[in-house]
Amino acid sequence: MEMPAARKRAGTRERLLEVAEQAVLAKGFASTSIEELIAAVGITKSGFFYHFKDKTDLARALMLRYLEQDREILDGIFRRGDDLNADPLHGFLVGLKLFAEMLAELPEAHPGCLAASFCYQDQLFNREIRQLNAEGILAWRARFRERLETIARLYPPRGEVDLGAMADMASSLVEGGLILGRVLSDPSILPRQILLYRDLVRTTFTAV
Amino acid sequence: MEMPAARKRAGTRERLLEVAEQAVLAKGFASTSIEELIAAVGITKSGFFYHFKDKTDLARALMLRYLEQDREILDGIFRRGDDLNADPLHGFLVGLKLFAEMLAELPEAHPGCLAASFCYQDQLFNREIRQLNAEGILAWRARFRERLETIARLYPPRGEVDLGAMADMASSLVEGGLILGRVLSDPSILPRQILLYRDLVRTTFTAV
DNA sequence: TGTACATCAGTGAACGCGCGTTCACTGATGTAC
DNA sequence: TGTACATCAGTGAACGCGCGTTCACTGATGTAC
Repeated sequence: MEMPAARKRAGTRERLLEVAEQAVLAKGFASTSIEELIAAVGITKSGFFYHFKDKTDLARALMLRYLEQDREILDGIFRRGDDLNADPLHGFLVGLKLFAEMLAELPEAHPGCLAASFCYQDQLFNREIRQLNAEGILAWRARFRERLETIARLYPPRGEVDLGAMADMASSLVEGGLILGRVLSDPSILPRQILLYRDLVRTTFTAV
Repeated sequence: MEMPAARKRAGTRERLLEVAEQAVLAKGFASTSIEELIAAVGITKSGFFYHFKDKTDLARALMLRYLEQDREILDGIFRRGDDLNADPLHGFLVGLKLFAEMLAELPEAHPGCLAASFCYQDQLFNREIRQLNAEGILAWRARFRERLETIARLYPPRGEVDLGAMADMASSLVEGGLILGRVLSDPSILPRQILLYRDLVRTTFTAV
């Protein structure tokens, strides 16, 4: 089962990032030592510094990777929701359902979010990294808000609704649900939070 | 403005905990050095080890202090809500309003939650501390759930409602709202999340 | 097709610094008789 | 009221270990001619 040298080499940087992300979510960035990463991946310390100029560079790469993956996965899910249903409200509701189902089937026992981990250690990072994190959150606010506004034009809600807060609520519930799920070791919490959000969206925009 | 020696001594342990909590919320537990705590408080390193047997002991004390303070503050708020209104639904709604108002007026620029910080570094801590954290979350689930069930008996909701998830949602939104507020440096996010939760509770239990 | 050079993906050894922890000791206050 | 002892809240010096970083070097692969 020896991997050919070329194949082995190819993904070293990516494997470092993967191992690092898991470690950071479990122990935090400061306690994630370069030593343990290279041990897991099977290179020497100098090999690490070939791929990353210093530890801050690793943090930046982790953040970028996280933003990209996150965006890709969620975009895929909500686009599928739209494809399955032309109506913006029902497309979004389908997307939320798919999202909850995906979360319920995650293989990881205690999934986490790098944005949350970094935000509770943000003094360790420079402005660039904190800025990337903020942009990631703002991007989701904008995407959800746009959906909600489109929906609100078709289904004007009774009374005033704070669509900005409602857009943020999706992110809030993901972050909060992840924390509760971790602390209580209960992976069912997050999907149920999403389904409750889905109910909120449905009843907000449809008369009963 | 010299403090008398007796007065100065009295609160050393408490001052260590206060400084430590702020540092932990900003940088994480591992990066919070004993050295910086004693510098802030004005004792020597050995003085620290008089108050705490080791760094783990500090973590335990922080967790206990956090649980106690949290419970005291929130219990006070929701009890005031009940006192202002005999009806359980409207008492809870008043309590949520008061809670949102308190959060909006917090002096701290970027408040955080120790439970969240610890959960994203939980491999640093032993079973006892993780257990304390879980018990804290479970206590809030139980308290909110009890309220919601009392309300549901008086105001039976249309359709099925996952009261467990709805109880957790309060904690989720606090945790999530804190994270968004920190990452975006916007202290208005969390109170608005709570007010949206309040709307959800109101419309869930009252016919429109 | 063979040779020269460049790039890629690392190795190996050494470094200094900060951190948590230990240990023997101490001055001020409290308590027993 | 005075003395003996105990406890409280620390001091000061030393320790070893792990960590991030640097530096000179290297073998395998790719490219130019």
